[in-house]
Amino acid sequence: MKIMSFEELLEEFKKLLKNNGLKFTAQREAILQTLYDNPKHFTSESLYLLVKQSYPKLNIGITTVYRTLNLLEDNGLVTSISLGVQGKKFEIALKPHHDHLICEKCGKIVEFEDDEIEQLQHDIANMYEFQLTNHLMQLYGHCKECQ
Amino acid sequence: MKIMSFEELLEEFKKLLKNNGLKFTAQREAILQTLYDNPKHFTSESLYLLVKQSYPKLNIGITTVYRTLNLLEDNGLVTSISLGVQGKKFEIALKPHHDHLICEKCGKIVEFEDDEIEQLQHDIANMYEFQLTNHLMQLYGHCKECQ
DNA sequence: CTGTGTGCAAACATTTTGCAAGCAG
DNA sequence: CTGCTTGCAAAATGTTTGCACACAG
Repeated sequence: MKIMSFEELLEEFKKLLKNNGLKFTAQREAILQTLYDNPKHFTSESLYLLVKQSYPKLNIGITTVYRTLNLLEDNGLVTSISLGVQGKKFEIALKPHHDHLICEKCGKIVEFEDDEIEQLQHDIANMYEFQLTNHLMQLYGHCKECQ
Repeated sequence: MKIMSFEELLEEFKKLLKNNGLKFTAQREAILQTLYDNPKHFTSESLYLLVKQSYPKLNIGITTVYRTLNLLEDNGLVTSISLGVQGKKFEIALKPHHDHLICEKCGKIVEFEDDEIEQLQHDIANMYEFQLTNHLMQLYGHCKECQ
């Protein structure tokens, strides 16, 4: 259910770097590849640990993970969710739109889609004469295990 | 558009404290009063500064603000929303939930409520066995004037 | 009186920044 | 070569904890 291959994603990333006078490095590639191969929600640290484990020779630093995630997010290649005290989670922006259920205790994230809500959102936008470009919906609560 | 008077809220708070063997203090009252009088979103620090300014004799500490906000949130008297990488915002739970339409060009914000969407959100939460505490829905687009 | 609440300072956790050395272009 | 990038350590944020004294019940 990927929208593009890793090669296409990599091309887009390289183009983005070139347009901004930035450089293509092994660390940036490793982070992008890891995000692509693991379509789940990462904290900065969990991504750092996985990249470190997958590419031991790179000896990557967590600083680079933070910097690269911010770069990717600024350019729309990853999206993030704020979890308050527990930080932020990131995922690669390769999937069709979906919303999130977020457990405030353990930080677990469940994805869902609901066409009916999408339709109602459009109805509301029409009522207020807004032309929609995007939306964000996050439901916070306690998951079954944390109740 | 307040649902209850401060006196009623205070009674509820005192009952809650008594039920948990906790004590009613001037600091806790000042925080509750400040939240009640200012129905907006506070960060822990902005609330701390306002309470400090409103009740200079109390010489309140930010520690107490954190502790009181957590107490109030645990008992449903305030709700919170996770915003960016840094922090959380709190607001007193006195208004029915409302969502936002945000114009990406002029920054205008329109509040709306939609019972049908609220119902669907609860249905989704039930499906995944989540106990909802809060939610965030923001629709981004261009308002009539900016199209 | 008893035990909870408070402010302070220190501890923590997470993210950002300064810097010298490394490396892409 | 040039200057962006990196990893490290230190700094900056935001939040929690340990402690001794204050005070509500």
